[in-house]
Amino acid sequence: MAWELKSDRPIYTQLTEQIELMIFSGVYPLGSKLPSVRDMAQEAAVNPNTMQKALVKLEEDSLIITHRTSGRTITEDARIVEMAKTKLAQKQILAFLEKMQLMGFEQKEIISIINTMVEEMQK
Amino acid sequence: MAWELKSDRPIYTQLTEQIELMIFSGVYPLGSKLPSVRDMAQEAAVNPNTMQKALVKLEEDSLIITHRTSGRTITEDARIVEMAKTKLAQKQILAFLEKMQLMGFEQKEIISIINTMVEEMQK
DNA sequence: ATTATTGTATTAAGTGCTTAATACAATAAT
DNA sequence: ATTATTGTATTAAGCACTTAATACAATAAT
Repeated sequence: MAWELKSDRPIYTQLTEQIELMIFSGVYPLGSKLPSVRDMAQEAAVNPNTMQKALVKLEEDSLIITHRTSGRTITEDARIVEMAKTKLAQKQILAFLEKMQLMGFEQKEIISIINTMVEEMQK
Repeated sequence: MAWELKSDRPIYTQLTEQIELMIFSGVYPLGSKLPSVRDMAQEAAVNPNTMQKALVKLEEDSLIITHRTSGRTITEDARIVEMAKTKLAQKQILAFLEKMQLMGFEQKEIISIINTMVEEMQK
């Protein structure tokens, strides 16, 4: 895993987001076991407390389940993951479109730019 | 102006971004005068020091020009604004597409979702 | 000439984030 | 039975961000 941690906002927030993405994309499959807090912290070159803080949010969202002495696992419930994924996607798209509109781009313009960039990414 | 200031990242960063958007969209036209630091700070319900900090970044990017005792103005150079706008747009799009891909969406899927949402926004 | 306004700088205080160093209880592993 | 591993909690320190309260020099406005 390539952790991308910038200093322009809290690290634990970024960790939460990136772990969430790994759950959505199946890097951590349903029901699979997460590494220990200490191991994940070391992997991300971060203090255990910070990683702990990052994981709490995912528990609140029921994406992961904590077993006091045997670690954490990803939820077995596919619906929970799917719903969270859809919710995040819509949030992303909305935020993106709003920002582009604030910049002064027309809607048709936005779509055409995206089409162009997607084509470029496929190369 | 409706300032949207959240507590999940530095306020001065958010101010910089939002003022930049106002320049891009023409809320502050080329060559126009910005309100004083104190006035802008009050408008955004923020400390003058924080607004000051937000403006420094825009000066570094040559989007605004500071006149020591008569305030600040937007650059007269349309190219500077246009280039910054294009640069930000590409950055936004790239970040968006990357995140959607990390979530596991296919490229065709992304385009179709966007088309749907843009149509909805037009209503 | 006087006053008001401009950007800028400084200091002190409070807050949240991050790290480091520990420690504890529960339980899995041996 | 003993040891190792688990999540969790605490304390102290350093740091950046934010606010509040001032202050200053330059110059625009009167």
